[in-house]
Amino acid sequence: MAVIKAREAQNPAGARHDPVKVAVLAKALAHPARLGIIKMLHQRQGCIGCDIVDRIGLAQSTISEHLRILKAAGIVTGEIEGSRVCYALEASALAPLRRLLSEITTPPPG
Amino acid sequence: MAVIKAREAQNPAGARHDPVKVAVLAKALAHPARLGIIKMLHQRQGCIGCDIVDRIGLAQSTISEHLRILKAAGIVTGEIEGSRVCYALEASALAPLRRLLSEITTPPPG
DNA sequence: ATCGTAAATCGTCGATCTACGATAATGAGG
DNA sequence: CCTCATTATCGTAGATCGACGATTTACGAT
Repeated sequence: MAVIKAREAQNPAGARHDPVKVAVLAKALAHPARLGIIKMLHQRQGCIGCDIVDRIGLAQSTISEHLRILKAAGIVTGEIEGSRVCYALEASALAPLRRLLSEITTPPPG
Repeated sequence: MAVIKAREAQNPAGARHDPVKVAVLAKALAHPARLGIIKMLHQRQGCIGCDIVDRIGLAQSTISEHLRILKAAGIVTGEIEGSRVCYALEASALAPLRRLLSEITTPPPG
């Protein structure tokens, strides 16, 4: 909580977005398979197991790697449930990217 | 089948979002230098010359390559003006990506 | 015609990405 | 215990990326 406030304090008016953070988010979205995973997690909100492997149609190790990338970007969370993992979408993590898009689609600062 | 038809009615293109197209857009944003270019084009709306090279601080050939990627994604346009090129932001090209973000940040359908 | 500037393209290098199969690691169930 | 199912990790191969310098192309100015 205090961390968030501190970060916002760092970003009062002129500090803008962290380009690296936004780039990481964008890169996480920059693959059709990962977009498919994200959509799947959005539709079937809550938990998903290895159904992703069946649905996407890539090798299990490949899906695992894509999930790792999504988790590293904070877009997806994985909660262990016995011998399986429940993945969920963390849409709020995309806020910086969404903020950038809003900014560049509104008229310049004037 | 009826479900699919209803879905297509919402989105004449067939697939709701073309994952490949969205991935291309995201990939174009997935680099700090390109984000810097985009922001620069947003601020100084209208035309920009080789100032980008000076501002971003990378080699001219590198900037040219980044601009090529942005143009290929449709995010930036380049209009020849004598011996220089006037680059401009084409923010509307980002619509598919913005649509995806809106979709996955609203509650799932149903 | 020559020079200088702006931009694109080429060739190359190392780094990263993507995908796969094989191999662990972990837990459920017999 | 052993076996199966589910994930993660390792190793590898090919593709793509990112950066640079050098070169080429195009235009304006001298």
